[in-house]
Order: sequence, then C-alpha cells, then structure tokens
Amino acid sequence: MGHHCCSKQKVKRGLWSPEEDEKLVRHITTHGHGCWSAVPKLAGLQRCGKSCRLRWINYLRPDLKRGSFTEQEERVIIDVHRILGNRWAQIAKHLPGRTDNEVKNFWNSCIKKKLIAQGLDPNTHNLLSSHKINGHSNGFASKTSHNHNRNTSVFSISTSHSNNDAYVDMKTPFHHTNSINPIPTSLYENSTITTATTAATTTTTTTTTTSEYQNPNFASNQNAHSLMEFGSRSSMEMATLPSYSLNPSGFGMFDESCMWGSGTTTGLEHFHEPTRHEMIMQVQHENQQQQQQREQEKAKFEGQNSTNMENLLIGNMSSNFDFEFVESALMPCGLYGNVSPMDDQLAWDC
DNA sequence: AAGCATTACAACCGCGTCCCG
DNA sequence: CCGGGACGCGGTTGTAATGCT
Repeated sequence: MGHHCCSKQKVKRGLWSPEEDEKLVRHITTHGHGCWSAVPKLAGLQRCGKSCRLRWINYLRPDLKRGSFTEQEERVIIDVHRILGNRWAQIAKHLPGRTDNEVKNFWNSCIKKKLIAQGLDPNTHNLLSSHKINGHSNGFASKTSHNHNRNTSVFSISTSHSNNDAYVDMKTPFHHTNSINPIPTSLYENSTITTATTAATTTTTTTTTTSEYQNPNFASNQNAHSLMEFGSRSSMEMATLPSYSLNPSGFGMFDESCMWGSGTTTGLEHFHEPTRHEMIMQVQHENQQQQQQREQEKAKFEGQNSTNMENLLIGNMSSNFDFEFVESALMPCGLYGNVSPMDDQLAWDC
C-alpha cells in the first residue's frame, strides 16, 4: 500500500537498491526535487514521493556526514534534548550533516542506554528513582547538595551529621538547577570555563529560580518526592564521566550563587527546618516559575542554529560571571572534575 | 557451524501544519 | 473560510549485521 500521494501507482517498498539510488540522485542533482510527489515518475522510480524524499534527506543528500557520532556531537544531542525533548528535527539542526532520523536512532540505540546506565532518566535527564540517595557516603551527592541549597531557600543542608562524611539533607529540591549545563566545551573554545551555567546572582537564600531549560518530559510532573530524586552517584561512576561535567544530564549541578561567591553568606548558616507547608509552597512556587521560564527559553531556543545556540547559552550567563575566578578557584576544588567527599568543605570555602 | 538474541539503522506510517486555490 | 495536497516530524517497524551460546 502506497501513500495517498501516489496511491494510484504501484509502488515498491523496503530497502532501496543501488540502481534506485542512482536514479534518484541523478534526477535530483540535475532537476532538483521540486514537488516530491512528482519525483518518482520523473526519475523513473516505482516509489512513492514520500519515500523518495526520505531517502534523499536521510541517505543520499551530499552534505550528509556519515559515520559514527563524535563525543562532541553526543554532548550536543544530550544538551539539546534536555531542553527540547524528543524534537529530533530541532536537535539535528544543531548537528551539521546529521539528520533527525539519524539523531533519533542514535539516541534510542546508544545515548538512552548510556544515560540509563548512569542512573539517569533519558526522558527527564533526572536521576532515576532507583538511584535515589540511599547512603551519604558519596561525594557527588554532597557536592551537589551544597551547591544547590543556596538558591533553594527554605530547604537547607547540614554538614554536621557526624555519622556521615557528607550528609545530604534531602529536603532540598535537587532538580532545581541552572539552565544549560553542561555545555560542550568545544562549543566554547574562547571561554575559559569548562562547565557553564547561567550566572543568576542570587544574593540571599530566599527562593530564586534561575534560568532553566527543560524538556517537556521533565517539566510538569515535579512534586516534592520526585524533587528528591537527584542524588548520589558513586565516585567510580563519576570517574567514568567526561571531565566537562559532573552530571551529563545537566540537572542538579550547581548553585552558582554559592559557587561564584556572589552572595554574602555561605549558606551553611542559614539552616532552617522547613515546615511541610513551606515545602509544598516552595515546590509549587518553583514549579510555576520554572514552567514560565521553560516556555520562554524554549521559545527563544527554537529555530536557533548551532551558532546562535552558543550565543544564546553564553548570553544567559550574567555579565558579572567571573570566568577566571571560576577556573582558578574552583577547578582545583574538584567542582569540574571528579569529586570526593573530602573536597566538600574546601569547595565551599572557595 | 548453527541457531538465537541483540544491535544499529533504514524505512514506513500516521498525524499535524502549512499553503494555495 | 474551507478543503485538499504537500510536506515535515516523531514514533514505530523491519531488516541486515553482529554477537553470543
């Protein structure tokens, strides 16, 4: 059965033969495709126009880049997917020479599995529930907990739990993060920072939702429980991650208001045990803000080519973002590399 | 070596959107 | 405004290649 556009014709389906490819290429290179529904007849093919279009776009187009995806391309896919979700055509626009079909297949066959293996939900880029924090001995959890609590106000952390080398107070809504993170380093060759965040400069511990790009899968169903799912990862797992980021999903990374030292407090002295009501209100408030921001950012993002994407991402860093400070002061603290629990206080002090 | 399972990728299908008469 | 054709997109299926027992 052919498509409606060519239902009158007897069309072939399935894999294309080299002869068919040749006919299609010859026709399009000499005449252009014009109206696709007319192509099969003009090219002498027993195919439906839609099939010809697909074959050309996904396989025969001369500008296609063949071969496996590079690590950089993979990072871009993950990053953009986190923002846009399964919008393969949009994602593919950021990867010259790659098609939406190719990106989609690569995602389903490879990236998805990698993320799952790292304990990340490929749809939300959040930690899977099976990877909730269950112990407190890992540095990743402690590091992220520190860096998150500064902009999540009523939720706070404590490092005073003596039984654990780095205790995480799970009241913190860990999903609360700062936009694109990580950004592939290769996209930012002129920048001295290897992991970028937006530099929303919150100066107090009151709730401040920073810019955040999230895909629809992540957006709407957050609740107090799921917010806690961002959690631990063993240092061994962390060691396997690319150096550009602690968390390839980009979620739950840093609170720059703490890291960049723009605030007047360390956060640690602002311990406040939230009431249940406060927690609920907090979560609702954040969800609302995030939803609005996601919509705005998504609108901005759509239609951007890769160059504009870089500009957009960089543009979201505030002007007082101190790259040199970040690189010189934080890199040694392990904030951009593998993290050990021992780095915790040191990083904070930075 | 054979059979089965898994993987990777090409291709199809259906639906939504756009455009034009 | 409406209807139909063309196109684009995302989900799904089919199939060849590869790996494993």
